[in-house]
Amino acid sequence: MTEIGERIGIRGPSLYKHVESKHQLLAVIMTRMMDELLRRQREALDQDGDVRERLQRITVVHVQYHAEHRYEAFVGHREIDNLEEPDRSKILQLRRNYETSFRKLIREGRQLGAFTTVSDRLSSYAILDMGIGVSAWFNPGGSVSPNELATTYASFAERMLSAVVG
Amino acid sequence: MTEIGERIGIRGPSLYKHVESKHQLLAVIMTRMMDELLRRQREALDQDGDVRERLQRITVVHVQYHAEHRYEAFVGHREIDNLEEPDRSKILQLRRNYETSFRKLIREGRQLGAFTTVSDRLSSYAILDMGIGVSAWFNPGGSVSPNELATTYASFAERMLSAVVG
DNA sequence: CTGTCCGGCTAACGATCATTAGCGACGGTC
DNA sequence: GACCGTCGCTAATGATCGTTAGCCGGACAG
Repeated sequence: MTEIGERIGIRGPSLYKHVESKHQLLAVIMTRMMDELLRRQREALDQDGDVRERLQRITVVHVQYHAEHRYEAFVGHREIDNLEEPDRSKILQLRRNYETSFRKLIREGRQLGAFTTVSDRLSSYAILDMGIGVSAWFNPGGSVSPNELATTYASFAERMLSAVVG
Repeated sequence: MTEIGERIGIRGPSLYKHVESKHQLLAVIMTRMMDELLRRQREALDQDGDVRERLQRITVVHVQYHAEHRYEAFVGHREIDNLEEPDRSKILQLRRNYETSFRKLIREGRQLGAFTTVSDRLSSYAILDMGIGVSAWFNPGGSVSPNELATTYASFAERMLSAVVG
């Protein structure tokens, strides 16, 4: 709390004039993060394009977010167990929804013959986790921008799923 | 400490008859984990086979470990920042070595024309992170075994990297 | 037998840290 | 110009937790 206060130029206890508790603060941060991720994901899905394009877009959005908000995302994934109920269950539900969108899109692509995979679920987990991992190592001052990174990862995802054309 | 003690049927303070400190315990666990990962990785690389086969094998080993030792691996990745120097630097170095093996193999495959990627480093990160992610969700009682999971992920990795033939 | 580690125990200490109590300054409203 | 809500501060409280002190029983060597 003292450290959080320092970042905005006030003392630790003064934070309680704006926030109910540390737990609630964490819950707010994580809820906003999931809301934002879901919002961007919906936006990406609502645009036109075939399955491949839509997969690319939700992957780009996913990776971009984890690069641009790496710290939030990093603690977000790390501190889930420290949430109190019912916040924890709520956040886990939002994460399930987020994953489901990937899985459904992959299944759709598979049924259309655009994708090949032995498991929609595992493909979806693999893509999600490689994006989440970005938040652990990404360096904004480095040689690769969030956009470049995101499109590169989206191409990884597509290649992982693309049906081999006979 | 109390909880750790409970798992082996003794009280918290009694642990100090076997361990110097909680930090040292964490350092020991993480060092053993990295040593084991590196050992298995070397073993996988030392066997015969072309680049593709070797990539499959080190990916299998990587994912298998994260499924079978999911809890160790999970805290291992989560608690790195809680290590004290010089342990932290030592572990980070081991991780770098571990990653380098992936990257070198990918580069080799790319130079041989077996793999295509815009970035050896990002490919390697993506494969590593999807394996690390396993330790966060894998359920040993579930429908998929560590072996199945590992070979599936290895196929993901290979497809991610495989040069599109003509 | 006797001494001596070994490894368990309880009780207490000390640091950290989230949180509360209680005070004062300041801005806007009647 | 008195009132009051907002928001900062310092000081203290209380819980948690890693760790140390100090005690005791049992195995085993001489």
